[in-house]
Amino acid sequence: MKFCVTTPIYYINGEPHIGHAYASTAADILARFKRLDGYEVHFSTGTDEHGIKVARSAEKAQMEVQAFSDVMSKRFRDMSSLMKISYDDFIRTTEDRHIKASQKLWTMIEKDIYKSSYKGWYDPRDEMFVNDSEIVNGIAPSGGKVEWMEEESYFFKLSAYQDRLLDYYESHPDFILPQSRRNEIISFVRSGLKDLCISRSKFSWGIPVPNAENHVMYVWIDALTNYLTSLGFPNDIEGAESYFRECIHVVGKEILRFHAVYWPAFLMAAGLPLPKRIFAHGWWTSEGQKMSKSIGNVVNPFEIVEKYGLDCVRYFMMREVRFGEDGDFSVEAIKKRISYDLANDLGNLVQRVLAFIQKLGGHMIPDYNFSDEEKVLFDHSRKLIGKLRPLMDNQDLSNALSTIWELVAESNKFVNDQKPWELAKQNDPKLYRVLTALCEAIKSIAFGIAPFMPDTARKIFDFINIEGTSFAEIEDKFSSQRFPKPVPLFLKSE
RNA sequence: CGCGGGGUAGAGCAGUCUGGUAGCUCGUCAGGCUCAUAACCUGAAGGUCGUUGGUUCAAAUCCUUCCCCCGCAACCA
Repeated sequence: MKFCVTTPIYYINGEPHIGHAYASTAADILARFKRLDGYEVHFSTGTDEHGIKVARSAEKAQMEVQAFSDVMSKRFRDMSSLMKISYDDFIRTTEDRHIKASQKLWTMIEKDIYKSSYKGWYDPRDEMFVNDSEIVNGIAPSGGKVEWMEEESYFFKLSAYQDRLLDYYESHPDFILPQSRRNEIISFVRSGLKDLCISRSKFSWGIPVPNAENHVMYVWIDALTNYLTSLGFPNDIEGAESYFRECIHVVGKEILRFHAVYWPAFLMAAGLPLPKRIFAHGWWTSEGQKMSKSIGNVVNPFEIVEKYGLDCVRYFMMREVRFGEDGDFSVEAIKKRISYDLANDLGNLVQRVLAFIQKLGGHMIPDYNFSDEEKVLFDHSRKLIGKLRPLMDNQDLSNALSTIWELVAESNKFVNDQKPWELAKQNDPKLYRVLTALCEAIKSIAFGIAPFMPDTARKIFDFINIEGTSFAEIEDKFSSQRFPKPVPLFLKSE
C-alpha cells in the first residue's frame, strides 16, 4: 500500500518561521504514522526559488541569484533537520529534473494555453506587478508610484474548468479539508473563474516557457509541478501516478486556492490523476497577536526548539489546536502543555511504573492471565492504534493525541486503583498481571506518540526493550527479561 | 440582502445533522493516596447554551427576528 504526503515548497524570500515548521511537522507525522503502519511512503518537501522577489533579494545581498538560492534553500533544509522531518525528497525548483518536469507539464496542457496581454499595476521601483489590494493611493508597498502596464503573456483557460472542478468537489467531499475551507473554495469557483496568467517576460529568473523567447513561467506551473517532479515525473509517469493518487498536500490556508483550484485544473488539462486531498492548516498568532517583524513577536523555530526541546514543541503544535484551525503560540500555553500533559501525565506514568519495576529488581516478569480489571486496560491498549487510524486519515491530529492521552489517564488511574505497592508488600501474584498490563499500555502509548514525538518514543522503547519500527510489534507479548533503568522523560521548564 | 463559519461555566472548546436530565480541558475549592518528576486519583462550586417570537409534552438542538465576531470575494507562493 502506498501513501504520499507533501509540504508546500517554501518560498526562499524569507527566513523559516514557525508556520513552515508547523506544516512540515504535520506532514512528517502523517508520513511516520503510515510508515509504522506498513505503508510504502513518499514524503516530499523543498524550496521554491524562482521569481522576481528572489532575484531582487539576491541583488540586495550582492550575490549571484543561484548562490543566494543555495544559501536560502539550506536554511529550510536546516529547519527540516531541526524538526526531524523525515522527508524522502527535498526538492528545489531550480533543479534540472524540476525544470524538465515543469516544461513537460506545460506542453501537456498546451491546448489550454493561449497568448494575450496581461494588464495590471506595475511598480517600477520593485520591477513587479502589484496586487490591487496592496496599493494605497497609488503607492505600492515598496513606496513607489504604480503605473498601468501591459505585457504579452501566456494564459491558461482556467475558465473552461469551472464546471469540471465543481463536479469534482461535489463527488469528492473530502478532497478539500477542513470543510469550512472547502466551502470557501466552492463559493469562489461558483462565482466564476477567469483565465490565469502563467508567464512573465519582465524578468528572467524562472523556468523558460518551451518554445517561447523571453518568457518564463510565472509561479503556478513552476511551483505546483514540484509534487510530480518529486515522484519521478515525467520519466516514470506510472510510478508517479500510483503515489500521487494517494497524495495528501498539506498547505497553508493562504495558498489553498492554488492547490484546490489551479492545480486540479492543470492536472485535468494534462490528463493526469488528482491527488487524494488538499488539507489547509491554520495560522499561529504569537501571544494573541499577529506575528510581525515590527512587533518583534515572530516565533523562530530554532529558538523555541532550543528553549523547550523538539518533542515538546512538536507536541504543543499538534495538541494545542485542532489541525486546520488557527491557534495562539504563547509561552504560558506551551509551558502548561509540557508540565501537565508531558511531564505529569505521560512522563510520570512511565516513570512510576518502570521505576517500580526497578525497585523490584529490574526484572520484567510477564503474566498475561489477566483478571477482568487488567483485561480492560490491556484491551484498550491493543485497540489504540486502530482508534488512531481513522483520525490520522482525516488529519485530525489533535484528536489523535487526545485519544492517546485517554489511555495515559486510564493507566494512571489504574495504578492508583490497583496499588501495586501494596500488592508487592503482600506478595500478591496479581502484582505481575498489573505490571504486565501497564507495560502493555506504555508500549501502545509509545507507538501512538512515535509519529508525533519520535525521540520520546525512542526513549520509552529503549526502557522496555522494544525495537519500535512497526505497529505490528504491538502484538508481541513481553518475555521475561531485565529492563534498563529509566530516567524522567520530560523536565518542567522553570 | 455577495458567499461561508461562529456566538455554550473565568478561559479555550465539544454537543446542534438524528429534539428528551448541558459535557471536556485548564483555572478555583475540598478530599484521597504515597509507587512516581510535590506527580497521580476522587469530589464540589460555577452556565436562563447571543437576542426575539414560534413549533412541541419537551429546544443548545427545528423554524423565525434582531445584534455581534471571524474567514473568503483572483494573480496574494
